[in-house]
Amino acid sequence: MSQVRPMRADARRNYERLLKAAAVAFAEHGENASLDDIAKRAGVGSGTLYRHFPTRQDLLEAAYLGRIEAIAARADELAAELPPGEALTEWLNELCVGTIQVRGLKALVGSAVADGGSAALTVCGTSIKGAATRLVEAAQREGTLRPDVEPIEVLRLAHGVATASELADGEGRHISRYLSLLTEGLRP
Amino acid sequence: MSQVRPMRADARRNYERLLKAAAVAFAEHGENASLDDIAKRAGVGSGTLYRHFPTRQDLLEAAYLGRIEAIAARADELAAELPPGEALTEWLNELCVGTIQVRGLKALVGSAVADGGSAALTVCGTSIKGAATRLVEAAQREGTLRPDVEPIEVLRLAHGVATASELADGEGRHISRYLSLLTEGLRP
DNA sequence: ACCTGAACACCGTTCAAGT
DNA sequence: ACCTGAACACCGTTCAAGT
Repeated sequence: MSQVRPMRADARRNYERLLKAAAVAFAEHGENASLDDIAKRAGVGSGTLYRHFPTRQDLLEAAYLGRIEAIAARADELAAELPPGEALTEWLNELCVGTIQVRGLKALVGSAVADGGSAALTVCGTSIKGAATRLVEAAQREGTLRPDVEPIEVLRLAHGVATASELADGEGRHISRYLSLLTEGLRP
Repeated sequence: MSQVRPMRADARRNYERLLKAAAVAFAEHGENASLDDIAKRAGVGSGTLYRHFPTRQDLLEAAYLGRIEAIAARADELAAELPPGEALTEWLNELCVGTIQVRGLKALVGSAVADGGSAALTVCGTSIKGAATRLVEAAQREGTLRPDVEPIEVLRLAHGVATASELADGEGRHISRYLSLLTEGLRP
């Protein structure tokens, strides 16, 4: 773990302006919002954006980190309230709804649960995978979920369900129906 | 139905060159291949590309129409060889495999099965939906598929499965496993 | 150490001029 | 009727100059 020494005051201010501008832009125009536009909105040179966030993915992740962590935290709330199987189902439902309703978030979650090196090491990835693992393993111990399915697979399948639901209406009205089909298939 | 009168010879030639160049480019670079590059490869002015194919979607559809129709035809072959339930499963499997392995095709199939006006009227859309409808209805008559699910929903869910499988490895090695989970959930 | 913004490359799209 | 390619707008990315 490398020590992060504090940013210079102007750097810190620019960083935060960029995050705010990015959140607005991604929400408005989706994951492909113009980076140049984001820099302009933040009142910052485009080079500054690249200095803080070398790739679009970095910026997307930083802008939505709060939401991702809220989703992860929600897993533990649900685990405390409901029996394991129901907690998992409800969490997946909320995950899919959030993923579809917040523009740009679906792309981020998608890359967070995708296979392939670096993505596995992102903050978003580990946060969301940790949450899924706790719920999945509890449901398996309870015996309401196939023992041969891995947490990451459940996340990917849920992402598939979100995709299907998005195709159906662009919003999320079919999520719970489609998810219940998946849940049937995941029974032991 | 409006009569299509034959194209002028040079127009026809350019049209076909564009299709070939597009197929190569989409296969190489995916659905977002540069249109300018496609025109150049076809040895044609960029305006000509736009004349024949006003939108990227039009070009993508035209370039892959042959493949889509082959997939649709495959449905009837399978229906003749296998019991309805198995024919549907096998067809969905082949659909997902093709959809992932041929770059650019997934985007086309996705938009073909998406909700929302115009897409429903494309040649690709009607072709693939027709095939799915025949298989789904046969399986429902046979009693191996839930009666309350619509063909278009099955297509969307299969597309979700393809998405999940693509997240898993970028190729298609998980398709049959994931599809079998879906099939479980679709039992009556 | 950090910021700025001009500069470059690339792409999509349109349209006047040409056959 | 159809084609060409220059022209324009827009975007991503880099980097020399500035503080």
